[in-house]
Amino acid sequence: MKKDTRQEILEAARTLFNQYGYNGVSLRDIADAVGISKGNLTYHFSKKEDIIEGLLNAEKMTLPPAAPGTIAELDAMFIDMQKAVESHSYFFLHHAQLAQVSESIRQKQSRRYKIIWPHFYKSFASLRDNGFFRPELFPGEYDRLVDMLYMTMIYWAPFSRLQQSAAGRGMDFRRHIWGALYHLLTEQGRAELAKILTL
Amino acid sequence: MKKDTRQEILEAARTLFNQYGYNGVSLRDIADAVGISKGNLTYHFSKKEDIIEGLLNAEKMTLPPAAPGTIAELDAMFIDMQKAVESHSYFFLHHAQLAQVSESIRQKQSRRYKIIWPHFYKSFASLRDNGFFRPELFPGEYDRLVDMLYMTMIYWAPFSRLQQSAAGRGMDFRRHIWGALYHLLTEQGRAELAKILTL
DNA sequence: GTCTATAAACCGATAGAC
DNA sequence: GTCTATCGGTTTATAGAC
Repeated sequence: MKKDTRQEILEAARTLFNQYGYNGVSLRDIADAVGISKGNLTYHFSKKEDIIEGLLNAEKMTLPPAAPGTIAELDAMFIDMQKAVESHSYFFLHHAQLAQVSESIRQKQSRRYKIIWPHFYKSFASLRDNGFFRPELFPGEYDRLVDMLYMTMIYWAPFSRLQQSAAGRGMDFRRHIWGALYHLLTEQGRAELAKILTL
Repeated sequence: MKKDTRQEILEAARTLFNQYGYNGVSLRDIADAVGISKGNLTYHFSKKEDIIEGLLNAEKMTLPPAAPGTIAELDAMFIDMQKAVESHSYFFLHHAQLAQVSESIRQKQSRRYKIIWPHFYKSFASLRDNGFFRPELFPGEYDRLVDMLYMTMIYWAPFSRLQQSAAGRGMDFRRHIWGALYHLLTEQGRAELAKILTL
């Protein structure tokens, strides 16, 4: 088994960034976590910025091949997204902080939005065509709701912390988002949702 | 005219934090912006953390005395909120980052949530009683929608930047939020909204 | 590839003169 | 109140031996 130091560095960095944010982690922290010297670290990544770039490049965006067309499929996508957000919270939790690190990172964030947004939108249209979602009440309603969904996805982690410390109990991402989208569901859609989730 | 150095420091710090975030601004940056020495700065604020605390304490939370009971009143509250987000973007743009600075700040954020949340909730109930909002589709629907509203409020700033750079155009906070709440409106509510805003 | 050593800069915070 | 000077620590990044 070959030790891939570069990979170990990326993994350790991801864990640390998840917890403390980009600015809160030093190169020494990362080197210590991997168990290598600081000099060795900069042999693999000459600049700190390169580490987070490498992290973002290594991460493959896992999107279902086709936009979800049933309630269960969309729900499965929510579950996947929640997992992705948890394991890559460095990216989501410190979204604004990260955007300032470099122009390249800011562009990656925008690109992600550009890719995921239409996927959600197509899913909404598909669910409507399949009779699970009601039509738009006005032109552009789906646009707002997809934005709302994306926003909930990326900021759920810090928000739920706020919620938890204030109200004493946290709300589950999945239940929250289905609750906020419930008005979109037709009778048929509600029946499907009831099979997999009780609000 | 008496120079209030303490006040000048707070203003300069607010401007810098707005732009670069708490971690991205050093005491030297602030001192230079005010035109005083670093030593003088720490005479007024012995720790960096004290500066942001002073900033948060100076800001008075402007809430209407009674929860909005009409569409126009709620809309006015949205406009106020949008202004607050713009002028205190240091707080909103780096909301998640700020929570990690100190326990005291995290508590302030939670307290704000605890105060504003019921205000929104009462407003929703009042608008329902007045015939502008439809009743809940299931118990707890208003809870989710108020959370969605609060989330939009605090994370609108970073999200709209993402949107802007990705889609080339920014969406107005007020139009976004009314679009996402449109399904709540009764016929009467829609007529009221049409008087002040076209979606 | 990995290490030690260190440069060069910056950080927050303090001491003390005026 | 405001300043200069500086401490002690940390940061990113580089140089060079092995």
